[in-house]
Amino acid sequence: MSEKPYVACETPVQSGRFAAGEDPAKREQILDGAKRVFMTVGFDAASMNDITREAGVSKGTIYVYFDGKDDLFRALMERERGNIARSMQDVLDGQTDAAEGLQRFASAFAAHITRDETVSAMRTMIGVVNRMPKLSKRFFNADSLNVRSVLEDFISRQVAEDRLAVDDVSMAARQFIDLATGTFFKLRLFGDMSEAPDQQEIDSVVSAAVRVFMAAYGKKSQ
Amino acid sequence: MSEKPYVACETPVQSGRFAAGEDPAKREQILDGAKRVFMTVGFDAASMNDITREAGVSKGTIYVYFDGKDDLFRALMERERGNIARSMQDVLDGQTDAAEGLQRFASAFAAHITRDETVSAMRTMIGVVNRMPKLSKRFFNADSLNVRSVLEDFISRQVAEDRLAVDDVSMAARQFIDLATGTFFKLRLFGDMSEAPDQQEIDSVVSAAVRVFMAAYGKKSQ
DNA sequence: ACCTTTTCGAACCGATCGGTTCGATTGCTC
DNA sequence: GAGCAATCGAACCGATCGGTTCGAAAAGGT
Repeated sequence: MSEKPYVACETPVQSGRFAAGEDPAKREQILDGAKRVFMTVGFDAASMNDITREAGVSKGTIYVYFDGKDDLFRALMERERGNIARSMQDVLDGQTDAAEGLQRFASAFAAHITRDETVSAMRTMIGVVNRMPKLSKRFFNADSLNVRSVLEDFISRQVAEDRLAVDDVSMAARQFIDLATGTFFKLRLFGDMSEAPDQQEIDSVVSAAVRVFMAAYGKKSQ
Repeated sequence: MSEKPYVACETPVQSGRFAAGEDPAKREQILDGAKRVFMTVGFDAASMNDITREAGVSKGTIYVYFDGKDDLFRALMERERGNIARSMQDVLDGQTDAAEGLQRFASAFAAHITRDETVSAMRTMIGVVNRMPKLSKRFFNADSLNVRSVLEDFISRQVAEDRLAVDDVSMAARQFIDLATGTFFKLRLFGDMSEAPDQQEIDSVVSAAVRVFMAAYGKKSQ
């Protein structure tokens, strides 16, 4: 334990060049390469050599920026953690009609979760759920819970304005999301549907879901 | 291509002992061990040495019965391929009331797909969906499609007997399954719900699903 | 008891893994 | 152009992987 020698300025002058392992651009570059590898072959089958090649960066450099494969994966998943909730909020903003709002919401959300990128990320996370339970919970909750709370707010507003008759808002929100997106979710996850569904396919399922939801929770007197 | 020589009896006399690699009991024993390993750590992380130890069988013997890791995994998944559809048929047999039939159906199906064993199998299959697309499709369809067709039959019967008003039976069946089981499916798969839900939890979600479904498709004049 | 055949068990193979090391190279600042 | 630090790149490490081999042991039929 040696005393730290006195220095006039603790933080070294960032004179153009970055300190080792602190160049944000290079960090992003590594994560981009790691993303392509992890998402296509999964955590186990992804080799650090593949990531090295894909990122166009020396192997040693990766270990300057990250502590190892696990740390790199963690950092990647933290970066990729969803921010879909905000855009779902935008979709619902200003929507007054319940049915139309639900339709737009589910359509956008279904399109999101069936994208190749999202599906790959979900598959990869499911593959490590036993090894990194906390990480996968965070990843799952980041999208799932936030998006659902956005929908809950919308439903609550509709109830307050007397356009919907819902007693258990949380349950209703869960029901609608499952109703509108559950099928695509499962089909895509298990590879039974190899490509993302087109908008027409989504809209057909979603509008059927809206009909059911409105039949159950819509105000009769409207 | 040599001609097969004439032999009096094509099938050799099974005189007590089995030919190498043809003892069904040993084959099962190997598959049981392989199942425990594959399901807990996934395909990649499962080592043949682990399986050897877990199955209580020599490594060489495994390679007498199976061509390798891939073949062993394939054989396991074929063996484990669901036969849940038949028991779901039993659940619905003799059910006349639509709501009660749906309740029983969903309750049993939700209990099945949230069992630790089922969840592990699904996670494992999702992990290899890129490498063995045909296998994972077969696995997914074995349960999913058959169970849904059982429900479709029930709904059709209800429609024929004028107890339900459904135009698109296939869509309605999908909707109900997603509505009643989608939440548990996702929560369990991503590890956000670490244990299988108890029957009370299931029934609460399922009966809410039945209410919504009946509101949408139930005959008003009843 | 003897023979046949399966199974065992342990060593071994080449390949690849995550991770480390270190001198050469690059690109920046002064 | 000199000096310096980050990066490169290639070799290297021990461990583990799937898979193979082979003599010893075990089990059953005759």
